[in-house]
Amino acid sequence: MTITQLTYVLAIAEHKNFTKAAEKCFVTQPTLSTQIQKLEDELDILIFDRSKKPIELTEVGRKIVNQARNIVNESERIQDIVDQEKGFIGGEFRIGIIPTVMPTLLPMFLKAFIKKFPKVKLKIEELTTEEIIIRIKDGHLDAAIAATPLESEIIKERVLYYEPFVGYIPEHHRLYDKKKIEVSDLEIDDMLLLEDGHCFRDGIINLCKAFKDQNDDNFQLESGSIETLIKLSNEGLGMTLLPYLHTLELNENLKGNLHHFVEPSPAREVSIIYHKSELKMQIIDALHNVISGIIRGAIAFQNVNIISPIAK
Amino acid sequence: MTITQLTYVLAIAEHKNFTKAAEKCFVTQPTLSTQIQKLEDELDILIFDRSKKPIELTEVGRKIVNQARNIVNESERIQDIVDQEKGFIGGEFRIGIIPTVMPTLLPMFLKAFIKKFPKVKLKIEELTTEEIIIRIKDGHLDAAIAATPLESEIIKERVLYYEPFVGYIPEHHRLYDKKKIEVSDLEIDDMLLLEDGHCFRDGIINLCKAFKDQNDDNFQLESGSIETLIKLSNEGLGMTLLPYLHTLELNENLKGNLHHFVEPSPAREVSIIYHKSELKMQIIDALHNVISGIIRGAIAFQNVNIISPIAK
DNA sequence: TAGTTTTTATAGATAGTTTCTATATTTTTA
DNA sequence: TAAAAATATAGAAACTATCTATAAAAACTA
Repeated sequence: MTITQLTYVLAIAEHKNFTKAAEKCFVTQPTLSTQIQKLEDELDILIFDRSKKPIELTEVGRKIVNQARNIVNESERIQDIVDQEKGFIGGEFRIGIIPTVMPTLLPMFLKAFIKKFPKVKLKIEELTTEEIIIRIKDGHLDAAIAATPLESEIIKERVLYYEPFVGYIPEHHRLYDKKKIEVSDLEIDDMLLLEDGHCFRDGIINLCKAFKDQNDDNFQLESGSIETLIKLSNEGLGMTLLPYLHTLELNENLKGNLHHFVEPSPAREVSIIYHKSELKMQIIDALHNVISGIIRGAIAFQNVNIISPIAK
Repeated sequence: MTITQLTYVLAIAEHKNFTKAAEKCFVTQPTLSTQIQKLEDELDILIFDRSKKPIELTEVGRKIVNQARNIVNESERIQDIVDQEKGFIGGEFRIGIIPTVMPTLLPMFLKAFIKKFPKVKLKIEELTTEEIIIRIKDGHLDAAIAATPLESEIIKERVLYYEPFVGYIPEHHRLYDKKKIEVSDLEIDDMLLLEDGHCFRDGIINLCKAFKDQNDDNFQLESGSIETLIKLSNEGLGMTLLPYLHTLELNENLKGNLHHFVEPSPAREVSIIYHKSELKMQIIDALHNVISGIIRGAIAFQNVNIISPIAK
């Protein structure tokens, strides 16, 4: 049994196809075929059920795959230990970012990061919190940026910044003339929200519910992007809440519609999150330092009131 | 990097000597030399400091050894998974037994077990409950026999038998003339106990406390073995409690000092305990069957009242 | 259902790796 | 300083992983 064989097992288990798995492993398909056979011979047990199409794992196969994932992950940590020792910051690093953070945060830190750490090959994906959690747990993501706290035992969090919510209130809205708004002013029924699956939506629902127990029936209107939300709001369809960093990019004429909360402003906690095994920790440290350094200049609120991103 | 190389690293780290490590690995010394060099080349870091005699680990080397131990252990579990699937009963099996169970239980089942399962190489160690828990958690023990319940999330328990406590009361003791004793008769201050760390001691303390809230100041006398306890008791230093199986081996003339409890007799629960991952479950099953089969003939109490083995 | 495509297995060649024996070099001990 | 012990190096032999080429099997497709 070799670590290489175990990575082959993992690749086949994932793709359920020898040919595709071979590609991912940068070897030919017969190599996989023979190596898997060798391993199955050595253990004297079938890992894959080749009678099923697409190929399936046998019952033992499933257990072996779980253990193999362990072993392969743990063995990758050896290189990690060495990298850490050498202070080497490089290699591929897969990071997920939630949709309401991606467009504002990414442009702020990406250039600075790749300049400071040119050897890191960042693979960035926009994903919902739910998808992020799955992918961190199964090792497909090295880290992610998401609203926290998530209360997961397997995932660790390191706060990057607190981002206040800002009211975006169109003309003729009942709150338009109020300079500073309060949480108690909010009515979930005249609030435009993102589609289901966005934690920013859940955060706002929590916020409204925290103040008064409103029914969570169907909401007026929902949208997939904050840009659309602003446009819908301009059409007079209701007010909305924006994350603070988004408000910095608004046209000057729209900025007039922004109404900050009286402090302590409700805010979301944005963190870099990662598997508790702390793989590639030196890159996570690097990201944390670059991002929180850049944000320190952009957000300067003293008093915030953190809203949970988890639907309740 | 291969698993083989990592096992070489572990062997050298353990023996601090290439030649001896080579023997343990059943290869020649040059094999180790070259393989270690290859690994060090690949990682581009020194694992061993060869300038020191005997050889020492470098700082990174220590970290790598820890991780290597992880990987090697985890990879050995693959074979365990396969064995479990096949119902194969064999291989090395490390079992811990608490001191107050070891001398009576082991002779009863060991011969029968090795006759029935000759391919299992049992490695038996006498350990306290505390040590057992540590070693089951870190994988150094496959199972153990201990007093339960332990209330650990990581450790599973399977009851083997309930073993009543029996009073051992020397002549001239205030209870000597009472045929059957009761829990309410017990006074912790005239009771001889085992040393700290023995759960049998904790069980008895719980028993006495359960009835009346006595102070847990220093006790009269303490001993490391039940044999000594009996001798101390014969000297008139107080009564003591014995686990039932111990009473079967007493000299005929000492058996007169035994006083059973009125039913339901206080008893301890003795279980086979193991990691929740249920590795080598087939051997655990085998042990459970052999032991509980043998005990069924030896203990035949109906009503017992189980005492917790955990110090409170 | 025959032909085509897709997928996995097998065979044989080749390059690469692990291990061995023999021996050199270095370090420690007497 | 000689002898012993420990580690490193060199070269050969055995073994292994991988490749290309191709066969076999299964799954589509017309």
